[in-house]
Amino acid sequence: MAKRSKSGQDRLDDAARAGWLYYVAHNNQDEVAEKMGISRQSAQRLVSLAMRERLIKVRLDHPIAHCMELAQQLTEKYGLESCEVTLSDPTSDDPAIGIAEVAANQMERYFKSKEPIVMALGTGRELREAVKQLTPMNCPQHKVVSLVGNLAPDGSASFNDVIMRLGETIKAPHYPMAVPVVATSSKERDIFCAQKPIKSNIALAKSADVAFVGIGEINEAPPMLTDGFITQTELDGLIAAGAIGEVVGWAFDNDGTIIKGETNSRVASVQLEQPPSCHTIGVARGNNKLPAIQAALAGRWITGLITDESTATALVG
Amino acid sequence: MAKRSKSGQDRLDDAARAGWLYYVAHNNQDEVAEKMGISRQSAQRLVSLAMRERLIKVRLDHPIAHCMELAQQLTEKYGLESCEVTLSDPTSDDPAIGIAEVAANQMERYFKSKEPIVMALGTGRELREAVKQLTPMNCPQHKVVSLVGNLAPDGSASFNDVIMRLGETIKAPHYPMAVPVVATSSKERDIFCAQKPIKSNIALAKSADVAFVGIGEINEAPPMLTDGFITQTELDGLIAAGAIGEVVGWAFDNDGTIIKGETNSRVASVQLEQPPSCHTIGVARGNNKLPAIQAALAGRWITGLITDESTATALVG
DNA sequence: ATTATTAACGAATAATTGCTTAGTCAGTGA
DNA sequence: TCACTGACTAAGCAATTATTCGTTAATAAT
Repeated sequence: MAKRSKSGQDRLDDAARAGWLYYVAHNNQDEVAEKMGISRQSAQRLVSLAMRERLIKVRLDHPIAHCMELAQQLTEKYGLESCEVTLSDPTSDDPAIGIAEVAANQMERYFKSKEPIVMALGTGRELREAVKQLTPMNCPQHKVVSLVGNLAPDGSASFNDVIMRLGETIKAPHYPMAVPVVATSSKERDIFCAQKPIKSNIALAKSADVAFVGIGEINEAPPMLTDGFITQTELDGLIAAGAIGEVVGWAFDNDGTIIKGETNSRVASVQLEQPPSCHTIGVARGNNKLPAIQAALAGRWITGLITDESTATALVG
Repeated sequence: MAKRSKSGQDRLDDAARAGWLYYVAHNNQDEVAEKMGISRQSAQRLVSLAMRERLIKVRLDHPIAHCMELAQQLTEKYGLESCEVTLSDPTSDDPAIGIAEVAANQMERYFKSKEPIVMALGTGRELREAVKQLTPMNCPQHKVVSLVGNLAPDGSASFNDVIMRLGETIKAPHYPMAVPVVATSSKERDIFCAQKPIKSNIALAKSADVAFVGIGEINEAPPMLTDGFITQTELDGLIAAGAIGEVVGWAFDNDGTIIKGETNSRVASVQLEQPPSCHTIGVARGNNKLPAIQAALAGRWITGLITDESTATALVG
């Protein structure tokens, strides 16, 4: 082409032509160049210009597309490191449907690593379901450690067996914490945590590479209460103090600020850090958990989120 | 990922995710693979699956897009080697607007070739305009030759000066034909064409690598008549014989079949071949030329077309 | 008129993508 | 049980695409 200078419009026209030939007609850049009588580099520049100038619109015709967009918006809005949004199944009331599979997938991904990693686990039915989904594998190089006690209020150890099951499923050393979730007093908690094995468990948990945690709602009838973690009196106190949700037993208010006193002064779980010292992935969905999830995000207690489409939609709004 | 076998739906979901990450979020395949926890090969397969399954829709937001589609449809419908459709300018009546620039561009493309080429030129205001648009350049390696005579009915040589101007613009040897467009008799035509220089001109034209030709309409008041190429009587005869259009003086009917007798027995232009022996690009637009263009395409007198959006729209319909 | 600045280009080079091969592993059915 | 199937990964080559760099032409600013 002669060196007659072209207007920007002409250049955009050319870009549009090149973009059409490339993206719509599936020519490669050599063919585009040949058909337009320009060098391949010029064709490449035009093609990339067409993309830069948003002449080319790409869209994905699949329900997943909406989930991906929601995930991206959540990632940006809350500065997350990772976010995955699954399709909501409106025909099911299962609170773990969908997100458990995703959480299991992400766990397996970590376990497939050659490098030994330490994975910490919190509470929640979703996590329990996720662990159930896991494919058995052989990962003696990894360690899985609980962030919360496994002693039920009655003293039995059957309570939080998720760590045991996980460890057995992937044949990795596992470290449950032989303490109650909430001690009867601050002093008792300190005594528990001062024990050698518990101390080393806590140290291991604090060195974790990744953590998966459930997010619990605190309202009239939370799982915390029905599972017997806390008493009705304790719940009333938390609600009075503004508690809206909890992660590994630590209750926080609407802003994500940890509640002072109440059960928080007796929680035996590993103390969370803000921001978390390791990638901490929250796994939760559902309208009843919405305020709790929002607060956990606002308080930056989690750096990743696995949720479903309807919950994500509410969160970005 | 575990070896739990996945349903086709799940696989499409994955393909959609991969496609979204790749095409919408502009990750490369390594990043897609990392984010989905799969190998790059799997990511590649999913991305290409998403494209194959038409999950990814690409569209071009630019007026040109429509022109490109029209060009493709014309290419397929008439088996063309090349086709270019420009935007119609509804505010202008200039019959050469747009297509002259495109024709000039395509000519320049040929001239930029290192290899010596022979370009043949037909008649038409569009071609004249195109040549005017050409940027001067230095191409002594090429040759430009006329397909039609340059003698006006009054014997002056000023008539078809397009070849002269072209040759001068690009500094290439040029070969006008010193004969009238239509001889007064078949015998006169034969005498003209038997002349040494004319014979070699014709031979040169027949060896051309590419030809640009106008397409003339034959109706009540064609340029052929107003320019004095033919008389009213001759025109009446052509119309009576079913002539609808012409290329380099050769009149044809609706099907593109060359008219027997009439002026065709006296045309001094280089005889066209069917299909053309070289890439022959028709340059024409406008409603009044529509039947002529259609006939030229039907008769396969041209292997390429340069036209505008509204003409192309009518041609594909 | 002459000199900076900008824009565009081709050539070379780097990065990415497409594709093939070989090997592994789990589920399947004889 | 055992070959068979299918899907995967790793490796690596070939093809394609993106970027960088030095040059040149056009444009703007002295």
